[in-house]
Amino acid sequence: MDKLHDKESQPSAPARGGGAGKNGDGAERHEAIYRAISDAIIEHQLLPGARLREDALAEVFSVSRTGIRKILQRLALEQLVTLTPRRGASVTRPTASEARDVFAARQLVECGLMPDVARRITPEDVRDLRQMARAERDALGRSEKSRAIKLSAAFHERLGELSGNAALAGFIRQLCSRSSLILAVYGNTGHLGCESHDHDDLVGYLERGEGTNAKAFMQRHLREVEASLAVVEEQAGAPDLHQIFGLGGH
Amino acid sequence: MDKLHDKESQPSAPARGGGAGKNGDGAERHEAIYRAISDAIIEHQLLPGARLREDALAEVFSVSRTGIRKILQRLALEQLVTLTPRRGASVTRPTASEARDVFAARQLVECGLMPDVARRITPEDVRDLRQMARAERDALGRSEKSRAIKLSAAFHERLGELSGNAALAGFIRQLCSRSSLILAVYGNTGHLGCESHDHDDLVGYLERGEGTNAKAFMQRHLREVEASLAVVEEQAGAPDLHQIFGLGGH
DNA sequence: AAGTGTATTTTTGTATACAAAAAGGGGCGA
DNA sequence: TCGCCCCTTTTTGTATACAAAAATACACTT
Repeated sequence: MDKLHDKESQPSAPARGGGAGKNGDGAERHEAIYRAISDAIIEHQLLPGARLREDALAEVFSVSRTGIRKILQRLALEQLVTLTPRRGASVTRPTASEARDVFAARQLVECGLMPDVARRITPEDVRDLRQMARAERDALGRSEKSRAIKLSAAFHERLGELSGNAALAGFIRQLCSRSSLILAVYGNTGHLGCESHDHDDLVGYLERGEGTNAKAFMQRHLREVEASLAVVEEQAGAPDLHQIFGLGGH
Repeated sequence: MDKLHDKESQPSAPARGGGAGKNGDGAERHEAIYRAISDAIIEHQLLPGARLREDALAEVFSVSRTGIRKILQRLALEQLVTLTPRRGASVTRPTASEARDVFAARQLVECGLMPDVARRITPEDVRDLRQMARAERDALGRSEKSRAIKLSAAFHERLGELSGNAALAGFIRQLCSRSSLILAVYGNTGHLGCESHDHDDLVGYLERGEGTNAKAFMQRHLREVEASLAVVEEQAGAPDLHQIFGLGGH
């Protein structure tokens, strides 16, 4: 999937004067903008419900609305943003049933993949995973919640890639992104995403090729993460009336 | 070409609220166009490799290229069409490894869902499924291959919906669409998609709430479908050199 | 006659302009 | 003073215009 590295060594640095005009040809630029917005959402810099006005984004990234719309549409298909017909784009606020579905899907897919991962994993993969788990633990130790959440998602996504199945890896990637959103809405401040040494322990099982154990562990792990959420049907916590009566009356 | 004839058939009643398009407002119109193209691909009216030029589609559907591009982008994200940077859109030609991945994913997800479906299914659902299975068998009997393929995909998609998990249902929908493409490339003319009475038998298991049996049956069913394919790494049939040396580096 | 380089034509990529709809604000009337 | 309606402003939806790149055709050279 990393075809974007083909032209990384672009010899001619476009010496475009104006500070606004950035370099990089269109496709890569769009990809970068997509990732910037996506990351901001996953890291909870943009919270669910936040409005994403096309003009504002176009100005921030110095492109026209056309490109922004394309990116917004892609994010909408990945369920990270919600596109309301004449109302524009906003960061998706997952419903309780969506949260249930996402975690049920992760239970099925991520657990089902553990045996494959245990069979295919290489020592380098183990090293990478260990490093990711450590970075995540460090972030948690420093109470960098956003960073920890992102790293946790990245860990699970990496596991998906290690399955060797691109279709499933893509699906897992999407599920992990949505999980970040779910955490933003239903997350308990006291109980962060994937806590403790779960990820380290999981790598241990995988390293020893114990697929069945890894699967069971992942099952428990995901169950714990979901149980730590305060998933209530109605958001009684901080219901801003604008959302309910202004926009939500659809 | 005469571009001025875009709206020749437009009754043009700008009386009030000026309907944006002909019938149905913009969003529904786009949805209809999306479905038309999507169906054409799934039914093998548009074969893998077929070019989808924006201008041509825009003229056919009497909309501007803007809307077509949006639809094409969505189809690309669903992997039904491939968007090559300065080359435009074409119906995706699945590779052998993609075919493997898609069927492995279906094995995991569709089979894993059978217990849930068996638990949740209602008599009306059973009736619907039976009817779909019958329509498919009829189409097969009349050698309407395209129609049978589409109905088979619809059957599996319906099963996904019956799981009650929207996230998984969407994923299955995508996998089934891609399976149609795979069938178009690697399908054996003699051995059509889901043959015999498999679907009927499956409904029987589900109706009786035998989730485990349904799961095992689905496993065998998907294995048979995949086994009926002639998945070879290289397409020996019509290897156009443009594909191999021009684009096909991957 | 074959191959290569160039010009034309087609086709995509991007920005901008224009129109419709919704949100917000202010004025008018009761 | 409060409530309702209209007008302005903001924001999205769509089409079109223009530019860049690729495909194609053609001519010229060897």
